[in-house]
Amino acid sequence: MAKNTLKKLGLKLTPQRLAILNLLEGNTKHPSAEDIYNKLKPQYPSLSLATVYNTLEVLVKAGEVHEIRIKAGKRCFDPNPIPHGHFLCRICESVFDLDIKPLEIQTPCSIKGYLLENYMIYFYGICPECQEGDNIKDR
Amino acid sequence: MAKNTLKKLGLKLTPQRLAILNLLEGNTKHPSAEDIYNKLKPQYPSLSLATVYNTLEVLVKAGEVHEIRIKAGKRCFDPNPIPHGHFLCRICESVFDLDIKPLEIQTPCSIKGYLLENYMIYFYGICPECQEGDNIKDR
DNA sequence: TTGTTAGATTATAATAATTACAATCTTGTA
DNA sequence: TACAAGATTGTAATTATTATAATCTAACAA
Repeated sequence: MAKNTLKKLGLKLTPQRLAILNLLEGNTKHPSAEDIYNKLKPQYPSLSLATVYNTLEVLVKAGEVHEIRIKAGKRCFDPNPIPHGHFLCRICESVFDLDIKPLEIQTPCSIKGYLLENYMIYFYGICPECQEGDNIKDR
Repeated sequence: MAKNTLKKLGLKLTPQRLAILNLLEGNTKHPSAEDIYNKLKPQYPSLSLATVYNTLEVLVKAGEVHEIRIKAGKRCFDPNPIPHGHFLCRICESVFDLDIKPLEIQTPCSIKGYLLENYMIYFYGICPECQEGDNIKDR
């Protein structure tokens, strides 16, 4: 629940933050900052893109939301706390969750000496829907 | 050899492209487009940043060079054709190669239905050097 | 309730990375 | 050597993001 998340982090409870958190909660679409801004702007006309960025920054720093760098020039955000991989379809440009378990990648031999704090696995290709009917032309 | 790479790809053999390819060959520093530009500019004063970007684009599309998206707003490039992982040190901001074998991640159960063309594994933390002497203050 | 204040929001400017463009130049080939 | 396709260049435009400073508001105490 968005309210509890903000309280837990010692942040002020503002309508903008609640709206952003509510939009993210359970969201598997991996929106960008601008996606979030555009979705919320109609309901919160005073909302600023800066606020979206600010809010995302604190949420990411607190580990409540993960930053996904699967696309070239644009970050997107994922509220799912369970470790998992991501798949970018090169046709529809959507990002999908893949439930890669951490154990499948645990402690690779060559990581000795490095203090591992986090990791990300990104997959690239074509999603099931875009494989139908040779949508590849849509590239 | 840079010359052969260009011929293989049907690209014209220009001094700029040769210089870029030679700089990349065996390079494990993961330079950005600007790094490459700055390195070559003294020797090739006419070199344009646009040419660096253009050349990198064709090399990446041809699969000769890999694009690494481990840092937030900046891409970097890796000529190593052998599949491997990357580690970003949050102190010194360097990117290191880690020889994660493909088999360690091969065909995860949940990838069924997705046409997998490529994948990337990014690790985050502190590199061996930066762990010495509590450099963590330098964050 | 009201007043206070730290912190949040806002609009806008600034920055950084990358891409687009059009003019000029060069490589590869006839 | 001449030509044409393709490459390079400088610059402008674009895109994503961060910085700034003025204004506003949530939280708390009186």
